[in-house]
Amino acid sequence: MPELPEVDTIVRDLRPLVVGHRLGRPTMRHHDVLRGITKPRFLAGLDGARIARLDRRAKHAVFTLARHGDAPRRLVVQPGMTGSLLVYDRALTDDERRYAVLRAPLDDGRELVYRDVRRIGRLYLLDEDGYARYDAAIGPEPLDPALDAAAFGRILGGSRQAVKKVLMDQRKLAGVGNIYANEALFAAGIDPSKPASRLAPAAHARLLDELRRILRAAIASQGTTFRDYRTGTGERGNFQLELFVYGREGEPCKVCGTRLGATHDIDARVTVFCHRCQR
DNA sequence: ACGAGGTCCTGCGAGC
DNA sequence: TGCTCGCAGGACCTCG
Repeated sequence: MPELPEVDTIVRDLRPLVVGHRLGRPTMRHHDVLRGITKPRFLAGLDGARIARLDRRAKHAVFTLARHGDAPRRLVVQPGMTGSLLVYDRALTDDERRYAVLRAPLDDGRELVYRDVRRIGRLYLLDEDGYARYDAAIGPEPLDPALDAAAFGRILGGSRQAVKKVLMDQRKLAGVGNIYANEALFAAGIDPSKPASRLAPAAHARLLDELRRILRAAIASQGTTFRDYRTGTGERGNFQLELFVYGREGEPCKVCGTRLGATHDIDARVTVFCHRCQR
């Protein structure tokens, strides 16, 4: 389930493979992943465009597309839960074709594919105004040094919602999903259900430090693979081996041995936590 | 303005 | 064995 570290890995892997290349005539098997644009307009917008840049914003991959005579456009890929971006230098197998939502040939015979089994993912093609609005609607990047403890504290202090829900709110903070919210709160020793505004400033600082440490470690491990997530080169991530709480409900806490608890009470997502370590 | 809850999708695993 | 059912989840939408 791609969050910030997973999308960062995908973008880093793919960048040297696609930037500078031109897209040929793309095809789509499922256009229910599109929002705000019809399939013909979407496909026409990609056809013949050169990939000028590939970046990450929050949990999304952003292709900057340039075409002679056109203003630049952005292809925003939100992988959702089961989406992945891959480059093939061979024919696709039947299984690969079945789940390939978007296929775009590259100018050297390779193929850029957006694969998504459950199609919770979304694709957007935005002009510069649309991209500016999209970008403005998303909160600051947690790894941006400009986000200091005071600014992070203001984000948390402004909400009475459970601190875990605030961490995962993309309008307030970019890129953190269920896995890393669970892990950061455990590492910082904070009860996930505690209202964000009731945390002390020291807890804000600790949470930001732990969140950053975990996101960096997950990036270094190429992300967390439970089932579907693959890097830009089709490999599994390795951070699932380093998780302390996510996916470990009922197992002993790696720090104190207490049986880990779980709840669905926060944002209808699984929250796994240690009663003893997180207060 | 903010928060709660429903919706989209399909594969998989639990349970009968 | 074969079926049904519920769950997983990010972002968006509606309603209060």
